[in-house]
Amino acid sequence: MTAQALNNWQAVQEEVVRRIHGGVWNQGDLIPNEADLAKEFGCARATVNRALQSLADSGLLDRRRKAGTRVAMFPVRKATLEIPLIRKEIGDKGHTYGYTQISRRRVALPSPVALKMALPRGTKVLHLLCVHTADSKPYVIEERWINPDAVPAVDSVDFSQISPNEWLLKNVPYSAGDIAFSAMSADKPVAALLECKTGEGLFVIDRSTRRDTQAITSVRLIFSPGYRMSTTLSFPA
Amino acid sequence: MTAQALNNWQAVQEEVVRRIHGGVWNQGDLIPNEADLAKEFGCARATVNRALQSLADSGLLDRRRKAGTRVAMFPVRKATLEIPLIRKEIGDKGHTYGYTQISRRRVALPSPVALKMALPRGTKVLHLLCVHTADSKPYVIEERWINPDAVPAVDSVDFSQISPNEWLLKNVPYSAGDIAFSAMSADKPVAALLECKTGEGLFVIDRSTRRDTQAITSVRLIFSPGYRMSTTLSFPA
DNA sequence: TTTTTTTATATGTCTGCACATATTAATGAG
DNA sequence: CTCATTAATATGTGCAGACATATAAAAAAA
Repeated sequence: MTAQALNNWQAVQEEVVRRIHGGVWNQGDLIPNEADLAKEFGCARATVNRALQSLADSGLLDRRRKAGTRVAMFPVRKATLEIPLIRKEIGDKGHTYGYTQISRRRVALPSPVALKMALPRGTKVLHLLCVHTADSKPYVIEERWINPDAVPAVDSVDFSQISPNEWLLKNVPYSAGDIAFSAMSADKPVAALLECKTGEGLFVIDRSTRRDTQAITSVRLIFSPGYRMSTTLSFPA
Repeated sequence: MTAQALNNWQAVQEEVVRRIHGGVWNQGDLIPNEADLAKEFGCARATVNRALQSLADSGLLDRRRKAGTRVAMFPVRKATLEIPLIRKEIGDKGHTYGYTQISRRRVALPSPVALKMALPRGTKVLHLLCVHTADSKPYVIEERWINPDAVPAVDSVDFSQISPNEWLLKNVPYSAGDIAFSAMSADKPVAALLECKTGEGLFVIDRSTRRDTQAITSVRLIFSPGYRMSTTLSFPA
């Protein structure tokens, strides 16, 4: 039987992956150009383009104009993490969400945070410390710094009613930033807030966001022991 | 002056983002359909489609056939992490890479790992314990389980010369899987391997990979204190 | 009323063509 | 032989038009 035309981009993608799996094209190999593949598969070049572009996005192929498309030497695995609203994350797990503001102060920005926010050390910022709970048990500590120059409205917000996490997402929703994942050991004050033993290993997320180049906020989330953040490493079929 | 035609998809994307930023379209709002936007922007519908599809991918828009396109209620932030080869990660940081195999045994799969690999508890697998070093200092512990049914060749590989991390990536390169990030507290044996204090908070990555539905391998990476995994949270312009 | 069927509509994607752009390879000047 | 210039080429992206597909809403049947 003759080959059936691969006339949709997912089928083309699958065939390309099959050839790589099967060793027809090996790591580092140059594969035929789009026009030739289109002719072979019996579809338009745009269809091949879509398939290959998507494979390049997922790290399986390297493409460069004129140089052509080759199978990546080290296929970089990419994991996409969805960073949810804390209240939503807890609700989705079937727990009852709760929230407490621990403290709210105006402070001079300490050096390490100043660095992350790219603001002069000592800039006056709003500092908030809060705890989010799931079924009344501490879930995560939110330690937040907000640049009031970027968000003047914060001064009139009552963060004992709504968490900075949620208020900022609603009111300063579209921003870019950095995020880092790490671990720390629970010291006394943290252990007290999370109601765990000192010395427990805790999962930490540090995030800084900005609008254009203006720093908006920086936050450290310290999760209760046992927290896991998981996702899938999916490769195109 | 009249509006200049937005005749490339990035410009269209920027304009859409601008309108959301600017409050022209609010969270939850239905935006005009592709045909109308194309007419307004002076470009083809395909161009609008490309722009909107990409914004939907990044979580800013929700799209459904017939229902149309609306601004996401809670813009889900997505962070894409690139999971590099350990040797490459250490090299890229300017350190000298080193590697030691601590132990290699055939064992019956313990329950928690069996669960992650979706194999019967007690299945005979290859268990490896190794340490990767940067400038001779422990960088990460690799504790690995390999299903020999999926990768028969492992029996003849000398993992004192090449790490399972690297050998598997080269020899079983394209697979899907799960990945999870968490934290643990260094117990005695771990602290000894990483040359750190017991009780230190350590960053942990658990990963299981499979080909189709067949479990290939599961690994736990336990990083030295201070390790951070970072990336950017980027929103389209 | 409630359930099923039909219809209208917005997105999804393919085709064939054209031109833009990056970058390698060939060519020519010094 | 070396460096600058030019040509060739693979990918990147645009356009108009067509049909596919999911699905919300309207119409018809129970």
